Amino acid sequence: MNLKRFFAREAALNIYDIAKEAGVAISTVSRVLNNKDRVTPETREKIQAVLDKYGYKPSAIARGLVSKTMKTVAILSVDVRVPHYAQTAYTIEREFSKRSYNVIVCNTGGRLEETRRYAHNIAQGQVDGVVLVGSVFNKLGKDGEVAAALQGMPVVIANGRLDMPNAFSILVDDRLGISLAVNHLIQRGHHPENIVYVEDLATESAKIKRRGFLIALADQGVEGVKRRMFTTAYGLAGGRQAAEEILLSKSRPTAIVCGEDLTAVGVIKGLMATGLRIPEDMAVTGYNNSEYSLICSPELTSVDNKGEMCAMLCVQLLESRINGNNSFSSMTITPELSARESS
Amino acid sequence: MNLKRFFAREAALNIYDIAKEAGVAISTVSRVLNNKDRVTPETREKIQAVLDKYGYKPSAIARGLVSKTMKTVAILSVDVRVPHYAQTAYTIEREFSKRSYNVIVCNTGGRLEETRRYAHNIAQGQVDGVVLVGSVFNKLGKDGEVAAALQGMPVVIANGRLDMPNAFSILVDDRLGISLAVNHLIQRGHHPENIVYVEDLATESAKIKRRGFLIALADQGVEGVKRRMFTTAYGLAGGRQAAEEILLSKSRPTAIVCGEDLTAVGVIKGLMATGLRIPEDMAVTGYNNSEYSLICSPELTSVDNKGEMCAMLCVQLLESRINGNNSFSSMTITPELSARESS
DNA sequence: CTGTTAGCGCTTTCAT
DNA sequence: ATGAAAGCGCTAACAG
Repeated sequence: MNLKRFFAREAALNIYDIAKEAGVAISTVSRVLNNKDRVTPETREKIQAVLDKYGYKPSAIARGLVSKTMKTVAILSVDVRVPHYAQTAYTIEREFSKRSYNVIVCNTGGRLEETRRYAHNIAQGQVDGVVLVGSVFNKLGKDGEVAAALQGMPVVIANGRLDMPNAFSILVDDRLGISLAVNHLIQRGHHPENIVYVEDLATESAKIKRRGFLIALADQGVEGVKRRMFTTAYGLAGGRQAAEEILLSKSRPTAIVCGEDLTAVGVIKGLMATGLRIPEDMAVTGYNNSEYSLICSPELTSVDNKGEMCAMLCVQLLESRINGNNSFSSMTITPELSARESS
Repeated sequence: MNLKRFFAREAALNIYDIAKEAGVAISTVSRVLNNKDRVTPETREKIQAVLDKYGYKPSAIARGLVSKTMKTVAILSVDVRVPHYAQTAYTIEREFSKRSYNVIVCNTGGRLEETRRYAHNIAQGQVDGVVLVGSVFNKLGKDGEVAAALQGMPVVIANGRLDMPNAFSILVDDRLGISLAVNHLIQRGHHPENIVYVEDLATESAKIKRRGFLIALADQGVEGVKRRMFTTAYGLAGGRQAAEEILLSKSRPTAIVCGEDLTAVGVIKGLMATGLRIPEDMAVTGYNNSEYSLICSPELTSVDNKGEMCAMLCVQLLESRINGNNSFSSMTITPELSARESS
């Protein structure tokens, strides 16, 4: 055994090596390492000297085997290249880091297979909890395999619901969010009949926004609204295409409400390419209040769904559940409107 | 001991539980778990049945203690909210995920204290390797504490150099990148004397870009170039301010080369706010070829520093080093120019 | 082919 | 206050 170590090339030294060199038992070393129990100042110093001499770092894995936790959480996200998710992942990471947790990030692409793979991986017990970022996980989380893997550890889902005893939600009232945009446009003088909606994603949240649009208009006594719904692909190209379609439709609207900022920017670009002026000839609103809304020209009016606050609450909620504190539970965030040049 | 388990509330079951229920030894269970050695089809099935029955997942921590690896790598990044870093983190995560590694993400903010904290944390051995994303780590990696913590495990630095035997680089030729922008402008008819540079960040890479600008102009026989260098803060506001300063300077230039896309967008916005037309009255170029360059109006000409390729190479390099394969080593990427409306 | 046993590096009783 | 020893859950020799 000692021979084994002797011949091993530069094997990281362990608590036994430290104990031997300091002439004490490993339990004593462990004590000074963790500041537990009482240790004579002299012995402590003697051990600390050896610790410093070698820059010894206890193995987190061995500790984990005893404590049954690696102080790690995972973020199951769709794609951190999307600014809204990047922002969320950033906040979650920073907050958990402050609480001395490591954060594993997973980009599932919203695909079931990938979600399963990540979930299985996570289930092996290196992870103390998971936060699901994105309403896609509403559906993905209901998959049997995914649910089974996630079972037993605290799960928090940002903007979604999961029917598991260990899952909690931070919800955003997207229905209200869209109505904020609609009412803002009406206030700006747009007739409810002249407002259309552009839907891109197919997530649960997107459905809620769509419904929110219908309800907001219905509240204004507008009917046959479905004719005023356009569906396109997420992104600049999708937005451009939606703009084309809208301009070709029978009764040209005066305002366009979009479900996502990036698509809204595409709509604006498509509109401007035909010589239209924003907002004089056509008003456009986005959703998420992302950096995009400040970068495009004219700057985009957008619904602020408070991504950072959502992330902070997810962290608080998950952390309290990890620590067996059940006082903090699911809650809902109320969006606000950030009016800018495009409306 | 069994009593302990008996009284424990829903303790996750372990390999012993499976072995007992299947009526075999733990080593046999381990064998079917890892598809190692030969196991009689019958015993295998018998064990598999129990495995399935409980949805048993072996503890990654216990495995890690034996194998001395948690199959995890860390990304030390500045801030994943910055699209260029988000893109890099995304690619690294996806590629390592394919190779069945978990990826821990750290947002150091470019601060020394945070970098040290993350480095120490990582040094505990849960991590098989690290990739440093951003040229800030050129300086941060030279810090004694950071270097000591990272010592012993393979490190790859994207766009930087580190003087450690275990560190390897994927470099981007930023000097060339900037000269691409300068030469493009000259080709577009701008006199070298009328081109200025806007520097924002204070990283190693920023210095190289600055120098690249000086060299590119010197190649054209231009002197006293330092008068044509402007320094501002990174971001939209910084860009706007730089635009103001430039317009107030004695000899108004006809083209502005920026060290970062986002700042370039701010410059464009500042310019347009005074009624200037881009590119007719002033040409602007950015750097990174990020999504920003497509979102702003007019679309931004930008130097493509091939972030995705860089990330892919980082992964290949790090993975090969982790596996003790030393055939693959440091290398340099050549940027290209993506000409768009702003120039 | 399968079982027994010795670690992996640490924390935590339990003695002393 | 310190030491001895028993695990944590798993893999890998080594027997049989």
